[in-house]
Amino acid sequence: MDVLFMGTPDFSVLALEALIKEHNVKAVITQPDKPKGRGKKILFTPVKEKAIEHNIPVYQPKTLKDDDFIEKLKEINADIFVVAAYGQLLPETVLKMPKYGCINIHASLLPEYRGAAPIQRAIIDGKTKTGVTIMYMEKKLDSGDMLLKQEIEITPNDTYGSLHDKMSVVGASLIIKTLKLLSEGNLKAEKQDSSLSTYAYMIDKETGHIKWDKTSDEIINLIRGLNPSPCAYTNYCGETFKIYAAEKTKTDKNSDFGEIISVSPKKGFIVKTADSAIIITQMQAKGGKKMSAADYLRGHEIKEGIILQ
RNA sequence: CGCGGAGUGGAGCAGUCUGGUAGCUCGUCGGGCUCAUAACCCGAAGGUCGUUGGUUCAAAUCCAGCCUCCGCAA
Repeated sequence: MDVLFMGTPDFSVLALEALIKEHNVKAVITQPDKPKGRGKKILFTPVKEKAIEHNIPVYQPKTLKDDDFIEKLKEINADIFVVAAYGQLLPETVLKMPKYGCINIHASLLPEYRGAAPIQRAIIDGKTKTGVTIMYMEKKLDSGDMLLKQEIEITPNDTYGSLHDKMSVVGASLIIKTLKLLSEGNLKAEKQDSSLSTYAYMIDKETGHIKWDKTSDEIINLIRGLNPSPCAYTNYCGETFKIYAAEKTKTDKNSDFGEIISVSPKKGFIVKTADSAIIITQMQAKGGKKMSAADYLRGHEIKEGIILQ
């Protein structure tokens, strides 16, 4: 099929690669380049990098509601638009344009976790199962009819990073399967039961701020769901500690929530939570690199009795 | 030109302001103690102090450039 691909971050790249291999990707749409990171350098989006590598034309409109650009889209004349984490809503004129419609790769089992951060939210909520859904796009966000689904198990060791990578692989294989079935006419769409829908709210800075009056499980899930980025964090004597990993442990002490109840130089430091305690095992302090808490403790002092905030 | 921090034995840090034979905690290796140990005691190895140049009798330390890494902000 003649495909137009729309996507932006790393999550989209494997799908794009698979499509390039199996189909004719006529053009790629991605978000405009913006000054990013330290030093405000202009960086290409991961999808743009991949497209350039394969000599595929790249378009980066500020908005899709521009008449000139819509003309451009018509000229490309693709059979289908495949969208994976593009980052903009598509106007109705665009949704109606291609013969086979606009289909989206979404990182959840819809109708659960519609929205911007389905991978992170599934882990933060302590789910043990999630998946990838391929569906038609409609005007309302992530509410279109579903074509294919594949479940993915969330293991206790999964983090946002590891799950993201698994999803990305599944998404790529699923989109290829979808296109094959669609072109053969062997796929029927299934409506979403909107009464069961949930929304995966965007992750902002405050989401990562650890609230120590939560349970050990809730806190560890938050840490997993935000690792490696943007990371859960807490405050030690005015300094921010990013927390990358922690394990459940037990305590008899009746300390305040967030109090450092003991420091074990070999493993890390133990912090009181609502129901018990957790031991911080991987962290990053201001200006430093990510390291094990044991490494950190070799060169820094952590005082027992301090309350993390 | 967005703001800022950092590069010192295998790991994490101190020392830099006030130049003068490189230190701490841990790890590693050897030995000892012990029923035993991740515990304790004794000893050892291991560093051109990111890089280039400058100042100086003398530079980890002062000055200039470069490389790399990281935090914030976007």
